Amino acid sequence: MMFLGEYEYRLDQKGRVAIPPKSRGDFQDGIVVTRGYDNCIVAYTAATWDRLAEEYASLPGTDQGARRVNRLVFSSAFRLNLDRLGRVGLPTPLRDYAQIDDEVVVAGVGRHLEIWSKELWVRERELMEDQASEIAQGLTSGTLSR
Amino acid sequence: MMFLGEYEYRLDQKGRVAIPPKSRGDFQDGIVVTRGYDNCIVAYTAATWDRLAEEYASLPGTDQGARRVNRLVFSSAFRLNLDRLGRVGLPTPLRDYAQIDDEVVVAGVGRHLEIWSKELWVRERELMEDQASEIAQGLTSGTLSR
DNA sequence: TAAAATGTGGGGACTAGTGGGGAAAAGTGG
DNA sequence: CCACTTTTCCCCACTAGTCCCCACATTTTA
Repeated sequence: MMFLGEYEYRLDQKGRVAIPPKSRGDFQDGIVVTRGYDNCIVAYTAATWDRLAEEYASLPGTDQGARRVNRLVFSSAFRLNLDRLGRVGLPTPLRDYAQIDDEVVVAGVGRHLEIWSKELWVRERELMEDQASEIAQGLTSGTLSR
Repeated sequence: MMFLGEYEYRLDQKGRVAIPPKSRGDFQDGIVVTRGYDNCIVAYTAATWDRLAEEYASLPGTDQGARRVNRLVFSSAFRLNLDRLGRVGLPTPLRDYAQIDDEVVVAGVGRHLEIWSKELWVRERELMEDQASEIAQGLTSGTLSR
C-alpha cells in the first residue's frame, strides 16, 4: 500500500470529499482523518493508525508535555467510513483547520493521504519546489544520495 | 475501545452534558468522572476506573504523600450512569473545578474522555500546538518515528 | 462508439441535541 | 420523629442535523 498522485475534487454541500478510486480499497476497514502539519488533513488506513496510536498511548501520562501531545493527537482524529460511493464526510473541526470550503486536493504521500484546500496546496507546492531544488543540490553533491 | 475526536455540546439547565454517541456503549456499565489535570474533567469507563483504583489503593497507607493522593483521587471521583439519552449530570464540585457553565467540549484522548469548558479548551489547544511542534523535532530525530 | 465507472447533487429516514415535566429521594427545620 | 422544601433523577416531546440511499451527467476505458 503506497499512496501516490494528486487529485482534484470538490467539497459537496454536505461537506463530503471523494477519495481517489485506486485508494478506496485500502480504507475498507475504516479511515482515520486527523490534523496534519501545515494546515492539511491527514488520512490513515485503520491499520496504520492503530500502529501510530499504540506509540502515542505509551507516552507517560504524568508529564504535562506528553499529556498535551496526547490530547492533540487523539482529539484531532476521527475514525470514519467511506460511503458506498467512496466519499468521506470531513468533521467540522478539521475542515476549519484546513480552511477547506470548496476546491480540494487529495495527495498521496506514501503511507498516508493528505487533503488540502486548493489555495493552500498551490502555495505549498511553490514552497515544495523551492525546497526541492535545494535538496537537489544536496543530491548531486552526494550529501543525501543513495 | 479508543476514544477519539472533539465534540461540542451545551450544558443544559440541569447541568447535564451529552456523551458522543459512538462512545456511549463503552459506558453501559457506568461512567466515572473525576478531576483531571489542567482544569478538565476526566471520564473513565467502569472497567478502566476499576483498574486505576486498584493501583491507587495498593499504595502504602503509611506514606503521607500516598494518603493525600488517595484522598484527592477518590474524593474527586463520582460513579454515575448515563441516562437513556446518553447524558451525564456533572457533579457541582467538578463543574466548578473545570469552570463549566455553558459551552462544553468533549474530547477523546485514547483511554479516556476529557470534558472541558470551551474557553479553556481553546486556550489549551494553542498550548498543545506549541508542544506538538517541539515533539515534531523529536519525531524527525527518530524517537517516535516509523 | 458503446459501455462502464466516476463526480456531483439531492431526497428521505433516522439519529441525535436540547428543553421541560413529574415523581422519587434527600436535606432541613420544626 | 414528622412535615415541608428542595434537589435529583427518569421519562417524554420537539427540532435540527446527520447519514444512507439513489439518480443524473460527465468522464474515462475498452
